[in-house]
Amino acid sequence: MGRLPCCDKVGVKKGPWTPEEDIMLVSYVQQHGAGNWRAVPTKTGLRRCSKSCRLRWTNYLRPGIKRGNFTDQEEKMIIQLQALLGNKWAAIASYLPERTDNDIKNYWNTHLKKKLKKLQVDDHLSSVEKNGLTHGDHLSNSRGQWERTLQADINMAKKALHNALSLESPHNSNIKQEVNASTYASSTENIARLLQGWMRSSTSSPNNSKTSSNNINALTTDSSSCDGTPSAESKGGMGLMEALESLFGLESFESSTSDDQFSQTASPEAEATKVEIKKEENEEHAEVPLSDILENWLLDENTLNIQPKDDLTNFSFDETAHLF
DNA sequence: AATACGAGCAACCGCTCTCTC
DNA sequence: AGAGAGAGCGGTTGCTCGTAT
Repeated sequence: MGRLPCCDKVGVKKGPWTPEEDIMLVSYVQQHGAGNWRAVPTKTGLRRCSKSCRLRWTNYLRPGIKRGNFTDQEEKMIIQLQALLGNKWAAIASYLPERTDNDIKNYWNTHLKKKLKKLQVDDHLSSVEKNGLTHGDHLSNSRGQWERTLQADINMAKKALHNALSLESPHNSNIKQEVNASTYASSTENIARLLQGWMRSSTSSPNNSKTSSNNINALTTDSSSCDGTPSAESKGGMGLMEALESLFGLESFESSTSDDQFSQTASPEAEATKVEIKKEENEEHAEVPLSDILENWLLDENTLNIQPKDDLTNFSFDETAHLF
């Protein structure tokens, strides 16, 4: 028996999301909360698959998402966690709450894979050069023996950790829950950022009129949108930012565009919810779970080891990667 | 200036897991 | 116990943009 598709394929829109769709989705989640995604397309009028809505929310619109370049520290954490957990992007993302699994996955595939490959090639070449020495042979032999012992220990530890982490999933979901329970206000910041990007792209590349520029123009200028529906401007006579402000009840959009402020924009209710969840979390985890220990270890190691000029070339991945 | 090519990233697809009845 | 629905996850695709030729 085959499964029913998650959405009716006929009439379902695909491709990039427009700001209007983002706004519709965010306002829906603001009112009803994240969840019951199947109901989202019908209740919002979005002609999108429920999965698409969930993905859009979790990857781009949800509060607390950090975009842009990855820091050295984040990079190292990803490398270490990938070595430890494999391609468990969601698990890795739970240790980097500001990053989405999709982001991490993309970053790994596009940047880190190449970097590590290059490093491994470099390391191989340098070891070939060294191997001519008898003393080197001796050293590498003893080192190899030591590494084999270490590898056995690490494999055992890794297995135990892996099991523990899979058992600890409620803790991971708590992290996500905490983010979800916080105010949705910063979703508007995400949208604002997206919109700013759209505006930039629509002004810088006039040819890019297939989707984004048309839609953003519909919202930001007096011209009517290409699909014939009246623009926000023509409807209500207010600009995009004003429309968003009025929609989300923000006093000032400009004042809340930094990345670390989403607690600042939190409503008292949302803050209360957050506190409540934290309280529950504390009660629930009176005994420190293994994943916390791992988390602390990762963070400690990173904060301790990272020097201002520290980068991947100093990171001893080659020393550890083969152990896993 | 036009074209080809590659990198980066957003989004989709299909499978698996979990929960409910 | 098992079927169905919803949600989550990882792999892959395809579009856009920048750069090289």
